[in-house]
Formats: sequence, structure tokens, C-alpha cells
Amino acid sequence: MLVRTAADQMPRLNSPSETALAGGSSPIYWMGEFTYKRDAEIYGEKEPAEYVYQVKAGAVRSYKLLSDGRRQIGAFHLPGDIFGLTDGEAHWFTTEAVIDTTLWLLKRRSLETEARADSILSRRLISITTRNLQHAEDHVLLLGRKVALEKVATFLIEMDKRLTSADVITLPMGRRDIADYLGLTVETVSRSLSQLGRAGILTFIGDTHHREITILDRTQLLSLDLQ
Amino acid sequence: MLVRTAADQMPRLNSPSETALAGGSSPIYWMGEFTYKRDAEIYGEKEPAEYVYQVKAGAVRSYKLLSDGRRQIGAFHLPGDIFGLTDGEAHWFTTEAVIDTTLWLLKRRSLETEARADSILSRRLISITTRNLQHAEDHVLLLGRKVALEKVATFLIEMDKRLTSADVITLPMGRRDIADYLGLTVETVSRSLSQLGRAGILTFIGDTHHREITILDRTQLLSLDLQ
DNA sequence: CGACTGCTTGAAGAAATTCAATTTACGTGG
DNA sequence: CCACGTAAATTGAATTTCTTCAAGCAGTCG
Repeated sequence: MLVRTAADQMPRLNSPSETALAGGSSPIYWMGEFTYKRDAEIYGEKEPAEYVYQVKAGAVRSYKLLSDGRRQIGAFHLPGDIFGLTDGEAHWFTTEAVIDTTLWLLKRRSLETEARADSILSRRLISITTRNLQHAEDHVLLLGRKVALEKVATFLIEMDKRLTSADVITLPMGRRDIADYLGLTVETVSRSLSQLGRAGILTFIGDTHHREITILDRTQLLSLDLQ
Repeated sequence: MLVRTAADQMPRLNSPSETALAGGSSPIYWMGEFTYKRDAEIYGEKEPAEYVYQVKAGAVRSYKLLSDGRRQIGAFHLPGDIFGLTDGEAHWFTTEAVIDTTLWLLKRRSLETEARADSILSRRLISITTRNLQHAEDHVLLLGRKVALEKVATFLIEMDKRLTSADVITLPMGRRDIADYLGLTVETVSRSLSQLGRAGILTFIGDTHHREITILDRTQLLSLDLQ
């Protein structure tokens, strides 16, 4: 269940029980709750994978860097999302809090132990990984074959689905993050958003950084989000 | 074990036993062997996922299409690779044989049933899915942040690792497939390959379609494949 | 208050695409 | 067996898209 508060415009979960991992034959006990300040690193690429995480509130970006500093964000993790699940010993991503973020942590080892005996949990782990894979594959299509405006439209629709309960999308991330997610520059993202605004498809709400957006014409926006 | 024959220059596996799925606590019995002609469809997007596949010989491309025909290849499956593993009921990809291809098939249902009782197999399924996810994430980085020449260099290195036993890379796929894998056009792929040739990094062997390539300078090629 | 950050916009430039033409091999059919 | 048509790859020229560079504006924070 998603709850919207006036104070922070981000969705928030109230307990880890309402999640993909809970509800197996035996309940999962999260280690506890940790809070990360904006831009704080949660774990780095090639660090040993000790924990699995679920977002309680906030937003997380996971990215890779090329040696010369170019950055590609693979995914944003929003309330309810589980991340950090890996097979080998090490992560292959860096993750950071986009805004102040609260996470639930779970020892990976105990999850693995549990999964050995619990085939429902096991199935669930496959399911989570598969969902991540599907997202990545959709993202591959976007990055490889969509033009800038289509990328931004797809992004807005994804965010609209994932973090709005009202008609205002409050983006937790800035233009830089969006650009690195879509394989564009900040300028191109900004120009595309302006273009959508001029076309009457969306409008910016009062917010200073133009991170509050209302979709005015979903039909037109969807027509840009080819399937 | 990879065997190279003079007749076909593609690697080939001799039995499914030498694979990721076999070797669990109980052996996996593949349904049998099927052969697909070049360009034959193996399964289509949104088809119910009845089987899981392993490549015995040949090559498979899996791709998505946008409604206007733009195509993005997510992966090439080469001898030994397992694909078609999905969680839900339906595939989210179309797969086709790149060249004449022999596959081993396994009923998905029986694999699932087996996995319920066999935690080692279960673990293995997670492992395969995770590997696919890692590949997709690497591909996201390539598509989002690498320039044409770097994309082609990365592609060659990947193929070199995956399908050469000698010093000649025999590409099963044509330029169109490479382009759709790298998010480029055929012309750009061709120009990049020519450029690598002029730089003395690779050379084309006798083959008519310039699909036989020898890497002359691995050091230089690797320097284009940023990490 | 002033420096700073994040966002936007414009102009110039670069990279990749599109359009067009050529080459080469290959298969079909006279 | 050769001629013709087709398909794959390459190369060049023109064009488009996106990036880079530059400037400005608004809100925030010390």
C-alpha cells in the first residue's frame, strides 16, 4: 500500500511485510532499517555483496562508470523495489541514494540459507531477478533504438506508473541523473522536456527545479512511447 | 569441450551434459534435439513459454521490435548458452536462428517441477538469470555511453572470447545483426570495421562476406574497450 | 549578499544516419 | 556454362540529430 504525505511527496512503505520477499512459507526478517543521506553511496561496484536491500522511502540510482568518467544509470529503485540481489560474491554496480532514503537490509547469507530449504522463496528470488532482467532488456531497446524525445517520453511514463498516486509526478532525481539513465546529455533532456511542454503534453508545477510535472495529454505522450 | 571442424567454422557441443543445467543433484533430461534453418523463428514475443533451450551448434539472436520496425537485438546465444528461461508465462523476446542451428529443448514445466525439489537446480536457474542480467547491464552501458568505434571493439572482444578457439573469429551474423545489436546502422558498423582494419588492429580473411576476422593487435583493441 | 547549483536556451560543432552508388559473390534459369 | 538479378558489404556525400560550448536565470545556502 502506498501512502502519500504532504511533507514529502515521495511514496513510502510502512512495513517490509507488504513486499515481494515476504509472504513465503516462512517470513523473512529484515535486519533493520538504515537511512542514507542524499548522494550517499550504498555499495560500490566490486564490493562483496553482503546485503540485499529494499527501498522503504526515497530513491536509489544504480550505475556503472567507464574509466574516463562517463556514467550510465541502469535503474532507479523506488519504494518497494528490492535490489542488490546478486549471484556471485560481488556487486557489479554502484548504488547511491538519489535523495534521503530509508532502506531495509537483509543479510544475503541468511537469504541464501533460507532459500535452500524454501522453494517458494527460491522461486521468488528468480522472479525478482527476472523482473530486473526484463527491465534491463526494455532499457536496451530504449537506448539502442529510440530518439531523444521518445526516450524522455518513455521515462516519464515509467515514472508516472511507478511513483505517482496523484496527477503530479514528483521526480526525485535531477536532469543529470535522467540524462545518464537515458544515454543523453542534460541539455538534450531539458530541451525534450521543454518541447513536451510547448506541445501541451505536460506542464511544470511551482517547484523550483522543475521536478514536479503534470501530464496534460497522456494520449499524446503514449503515442511517443512506441512499443 | 569445444570442437572445431573444418566443415563448419562454428563451435559445437557434443552433449548437453557438459552444461550449466546438468550436474545438479539429479540429471536433467533434455527433450531432444531440434534443428532450425537460417532465419527461422524459434519463438515469438508474447508466445507462451513452453520450452527452455540450449544451443548445441549455430547461433541465435533475440530481439525486440518497435511498432515502426526498428529492431534491437538484446543478445546472441552461442553454443552452450541457455535461453528462453522466463518467469511468467510468456516470452518477452523474439528469437531466430542466425544460421542453421541445432538446439536442445526442455519442457519448462518439468524444469519448474524439478526445481521445486532440487535446491541446487534452483540455485542454477538463478545463476543463469543473473548472468543474463549482468550481460544486459553491460549492454546498457555500451548502448548508452560508448561511441561507435568503442561499441564495435567491445563487440569483437565479446565474440573473440565466446566463439573462437583459433585466431580467426568467424562471425555467424551479418552486418545488419551487428548493427541492431550495437544500436548503430550497417554503414557505421562497416566504417568502424574498416577503420580498425586501416589501423592494423584486425584483418579480414578470404571469406566472401568479410565475416572471418583475425585480430592482429589485441592490445590496441582492448584499449578501445573501456571498462 | 554573493557564490553556487540546477535548469534552460542558443549557436556552433561533431558524430552518426540517410541517401546513393559501387563492388563482389552467389543462385537461378536460359 | 554464362548472363542476369539479388543480397551483403563498402564507401562517399549530404543531412540530421545530438553534443559541446557558452551564457543567462532563478532559487538556495552559507
